[in-house]
Amino acid sequence: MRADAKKNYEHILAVAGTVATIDGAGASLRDIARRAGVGLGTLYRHFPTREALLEALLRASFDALTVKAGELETAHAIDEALVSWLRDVVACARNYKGVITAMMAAMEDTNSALHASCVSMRTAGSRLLTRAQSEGVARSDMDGEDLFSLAAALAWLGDQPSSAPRAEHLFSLIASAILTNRGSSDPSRTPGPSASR
Amino acid sequence: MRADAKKNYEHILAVAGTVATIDGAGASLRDIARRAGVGLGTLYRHFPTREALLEALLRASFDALTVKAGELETAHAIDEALVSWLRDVVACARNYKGVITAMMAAMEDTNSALHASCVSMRTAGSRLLTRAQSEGVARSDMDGEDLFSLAAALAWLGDQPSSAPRAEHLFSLIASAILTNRGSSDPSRTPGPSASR
DNA sequence: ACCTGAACACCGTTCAAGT
DNA sequence: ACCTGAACACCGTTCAAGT
Repeated sequence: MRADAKKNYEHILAVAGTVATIDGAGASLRDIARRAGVGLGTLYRHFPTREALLEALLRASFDALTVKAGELETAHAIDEALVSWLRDVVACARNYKGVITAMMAAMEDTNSALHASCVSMRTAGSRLLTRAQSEGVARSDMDGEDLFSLAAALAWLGDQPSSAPRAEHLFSLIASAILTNRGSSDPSRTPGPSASR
Repeated sequence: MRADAKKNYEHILAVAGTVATIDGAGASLRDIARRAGVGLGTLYRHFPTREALLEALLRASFDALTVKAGELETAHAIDEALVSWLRDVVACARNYKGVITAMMAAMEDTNSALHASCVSMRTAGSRLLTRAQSEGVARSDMDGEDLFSLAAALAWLGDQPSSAPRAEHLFSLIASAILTNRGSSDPSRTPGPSASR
């Protein structure tokens, strides 16, 4: 890439981040080009689709989440690891309002620039879930797709004015649906159905 | 209202229902007017905002849900009543793709034509939840706003291609987060923490 | 009273023309 | 190689002019 082109690329990306932080993932591309001081064609040359632009904006966060999932796989308390990762996914998706909808659409669209990132995130989460299930701390009747869907739902709720203030509480509600250890603080974390007797 | 105006009103509403069923709640108003064979101004005269049009399309369903909540309040099995009502709310919101987002926005916007309908639906649900809580079958750390938010999240998941096929399962996951009776089939439905011993 | 459609200010996307 | 911006086909919304 030529030096001037690279400079344009970086500058458009920076401006796009600023604008999308305010206007969300559906921000006007014309507006971004205008504020970046480039022609519309230049923006399209570097980012042929809106998804490509979003992917560039979020790549670093996506990678961090995938890496973190890998690290957490060997965590001592796998239930806490799972919840912590879920929280980070939700927080990441909330960087740009409405981006979670694009991510969900990308899951089914192999041509989307967001497809690979989203699928690998989901896969990383699946492994965490599987480990939690094998230790009996996560409910067994769900899979990685369900986990990602629940994270997406929470991110969406965080985008809605009427539920955003309660986002934390809604997170804990859904987290408790995923985790098996219903009792408050149970020192003996043993798998299997609850009843002892 | 003059007879010809009323005829226009009804016809626009019918066409809008058809178009919104296909294109969702964000369907082009121009397209609706075109297909209805009226001028754009006529559509705006009868429905000054998109929300007004959606409200007219959904009013009957909204009313039915509020009425049903009232009936269910005296139901024998209040837990089943709550879940049944929740299912109907989700199904209603799924009539038009994306309408749940408009409904969530309307909750905070007293000027929205959807505001009253949505608030009264939420209030009706709150009463069902409160009864379920007083019988110890619903978790006590949530309120009507949480309930509506969870219903909205489920409706949204139903709109997303990647989660729509699993909508039923996701519903049961979240329903089980709301209900207290975790054990499979427990004939003695008594409140309080699970462990017997 | 009610209806029409042009007008305005926006979009996303493409592509011939420039450097 | 890369950039520009006009052109095209769409929006939502308003409002003067018609019946």
